[in-house]
Amino acid sequence: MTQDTPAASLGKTYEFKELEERWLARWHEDNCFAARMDEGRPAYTIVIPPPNVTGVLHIGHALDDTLQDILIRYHRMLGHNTLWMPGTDHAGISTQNVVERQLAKEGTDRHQLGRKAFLDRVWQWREEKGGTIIRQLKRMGFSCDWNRERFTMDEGLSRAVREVFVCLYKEGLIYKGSYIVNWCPRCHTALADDEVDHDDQDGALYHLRYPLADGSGEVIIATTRPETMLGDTAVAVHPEDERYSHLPADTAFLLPLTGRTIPLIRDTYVERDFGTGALKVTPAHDRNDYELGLRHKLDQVQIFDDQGVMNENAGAYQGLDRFECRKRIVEDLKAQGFLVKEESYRHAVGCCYRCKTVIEPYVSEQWFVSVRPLADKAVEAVKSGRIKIYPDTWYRTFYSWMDNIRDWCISRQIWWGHRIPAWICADCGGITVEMADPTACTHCGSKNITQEEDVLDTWFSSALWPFSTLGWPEQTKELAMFYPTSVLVTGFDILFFWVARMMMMGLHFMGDVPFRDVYLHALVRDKHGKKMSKSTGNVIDPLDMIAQYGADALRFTLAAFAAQGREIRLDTDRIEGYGRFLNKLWNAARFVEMHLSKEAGIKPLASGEKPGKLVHRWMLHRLNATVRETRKALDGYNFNEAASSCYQFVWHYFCDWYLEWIKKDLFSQDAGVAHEARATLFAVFESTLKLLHPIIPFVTEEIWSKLPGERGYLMLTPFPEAAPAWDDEAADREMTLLMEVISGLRTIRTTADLHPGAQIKAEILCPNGEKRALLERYRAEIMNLVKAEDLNIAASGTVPNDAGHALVQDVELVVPLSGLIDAVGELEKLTREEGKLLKELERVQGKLNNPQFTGKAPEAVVSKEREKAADLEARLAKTRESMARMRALG
RNA sequence: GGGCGAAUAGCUCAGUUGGGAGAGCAUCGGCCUUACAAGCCGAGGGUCACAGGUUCGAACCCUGUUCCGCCCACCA
Repeated sequence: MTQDTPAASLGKTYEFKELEERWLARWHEDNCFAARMDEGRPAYTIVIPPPNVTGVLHIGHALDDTLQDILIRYHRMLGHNTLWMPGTDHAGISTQNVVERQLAKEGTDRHQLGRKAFLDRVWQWREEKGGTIIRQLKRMGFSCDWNRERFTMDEGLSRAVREVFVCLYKEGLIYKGSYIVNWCPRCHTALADDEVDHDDQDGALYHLRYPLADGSGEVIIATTRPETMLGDTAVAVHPEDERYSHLPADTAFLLPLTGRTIPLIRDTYVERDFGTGALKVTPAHDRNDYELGLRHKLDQVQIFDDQGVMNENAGAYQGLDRFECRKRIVEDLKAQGFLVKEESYRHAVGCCYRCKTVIEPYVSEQWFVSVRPLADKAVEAVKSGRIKIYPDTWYRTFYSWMDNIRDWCISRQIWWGHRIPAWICADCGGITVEMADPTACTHCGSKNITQEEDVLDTWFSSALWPFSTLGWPEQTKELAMFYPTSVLVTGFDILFFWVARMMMMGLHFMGDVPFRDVYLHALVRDKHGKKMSKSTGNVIDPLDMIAQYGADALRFTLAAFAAQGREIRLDTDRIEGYGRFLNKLWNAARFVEMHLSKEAGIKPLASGEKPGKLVHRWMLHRLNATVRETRKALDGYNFNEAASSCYQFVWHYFCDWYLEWIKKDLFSQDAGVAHEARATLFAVFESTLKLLHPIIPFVTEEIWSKLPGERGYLMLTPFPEAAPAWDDEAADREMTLLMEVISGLRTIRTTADLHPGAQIKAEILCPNGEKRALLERYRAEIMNLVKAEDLNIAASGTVPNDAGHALVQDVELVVPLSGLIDAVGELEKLTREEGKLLKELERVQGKLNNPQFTGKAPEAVVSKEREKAADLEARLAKTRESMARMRALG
């Protein structure tokens, strides 16, 4: 694939919007993101955590998918058969809520519409809005194989859901039972334990009088939910609580307001230290009371309906909302003398994670998955290392959660979702579950069967995502090639909702892990560490950021922030800062392009070739180091290190030193010199673009396309490898000295307040012959880069009093500056310097005088300390000489 | 209550086998030096939360404390 338009040169300014949109279109037209399925290549697969089909892109997706795209682009360039599987989730409750809110605005509701019409409405909504998030993901440059986009409720995935449900049911791992569940009275549905948020709220603790039935006394009981007393079926105390040991086993209480009689039970579950040590037991509306009720065979008295409205068991309170009822109950208890006291009390209240309504524990018929056997397999897969978790701090959390896992409630009393494929017989009550829709009860043959109303928990279908999207239950070639997937990248917040369940389902149905690695990134917060929320007004909208700084700038920033195990405090200033980096890269590219275009047919230096000049050898050595660092970082999911390694290389090594240094060569009349500079520059810059491409695909692709020669797509070129021929430690050492000398001379200039354009005379005193020869060799470059019209290099010499002076390594830098020296200021600085040196020297000598140190520390460390001591002493001496000169001056 | 993480420059953060404290932004000074003022050249700035311990040597390992954040379980 080569370019179809002739290369025009790069524009003067970096116009990210235009070029990003242009490349997006090109990549899609040429199908660059399509999964490759060549023989003999390793596969690399990621399934996208499917966003809510009706959602919009938020910063969490931007981060999550940027990291995935970096990995996918990297492995595509490594030559793997990459597949990034995209898709969306039907997100049962939250999508249904959105549509229900719409209906409410229109003055109607789903019950008036009926199931069929309502579902049509949701599908219609999905048709209209379902493309939004996908378009936004594409705008970020995410290179999913978009032709394969799936939806958790499309035909194929629904078939996978049916298959899994039927199998698990037949294996006895799915059952229907009565249980106390978390009930959202607003969503009218059961919620799984992990769909309940616990928010601290201010409430009250009411102390109530429960009189003994025989009138011989009373027990005081504390509760935060007084209205539930209507459903009390016992009073519980600890069996060894001496305060209540006088009460006989058959003690009964008269339930206030109702006059019902309830028994006393004794159970070790009761905390003696809390409140009065006596507990009211409401088996139908409290999870622990439910267990207690089962143990003691208590009645379950349900006192409100599925909307939180008091029912017939609430007697006079029937028809009241649960909170209204609480008020009335408190008033009545008070009026009748049953309320002893009321104290304010802050405690955690369970709330629906979707709508924040206070949930109620509620006894109902629900469907469950017996997760224990499935969970054991998942734990085993992680323990054996078949699945690795990054960062590893999550292992412990994972195990403890899996150890305490309870059966998974998979039924939801909503309409939007996969309707449970179970048919109930009205005659015999039997349940029929088959792959094909049944027409008669399998137990009694009756035709009088109806399908279960409930739908499945959203996470049921997403648990199948790694294999359902590849065509399962068909044995497709995609399934054979791309399963197990390589890595699952997501926020730690859905480790249990989703990741753990994928493990269970994958292991059970595919007989293999769904992914080899799990990379859990932190959640994005604002720069102060607060959660982003609309109400706080601290939301950073990725779409705004793209508009302001471009997708590349946002991507680079997110990568730079993605250090493992830290929360990500995103600051828009940083996005702006990295936008400047892209501008820098752009301008460097213009410079490179300008010079490469001067030589027809220029080709980059081959990886086996070694240039003659020091600066080129040094640059290639640094490039090698950067290539190694970047690969290592990406291989270990250290995205921030990859980003900062490239940043440092481009800006500070490539631009600040290399380009400045080789300018003269690039303009040289000597064709050989100019050619070597161009060829090396070309090679280094090409590799740089490749290294950066996974992080910032747009701008690198644009620049790549404008370089000389046949240009295919950068995204399809091989990722750089370090070339052994280019390793050159000596060049690195030599260049370091030269750079330090140049910086030192520049510091003298600046300190003396010299105009940047002014030429100086300088002297370098260097006792070391080898170094002196080096400096001599690069005399012209030094003079050029420090703007010296005269440079004298000698083994030794005297330093005039009125000269600027600096010391780098064992090299003295001298710049005569008659009348320009601020002797007092310099002396102050030198005095500070002397103090630092003395302190450091004392520390180092202390070490060297310690036989423990010289005896135990590795030889390399000791000799390093010796060198350091010698160096410090020399610098101290030179500093004192300088001080003497300053004193002599003024 | 249990668990986890964090505390490093004014701000946001790096610092992965313990061996001379770093970046970006911000601040100060000087520059339109023909790739780049979205820039260049310099400068200043930190008792690495606190107290002990291990070690020849600690930002890093151990113990405790303080403060912050999160997760799990919840005390009715």
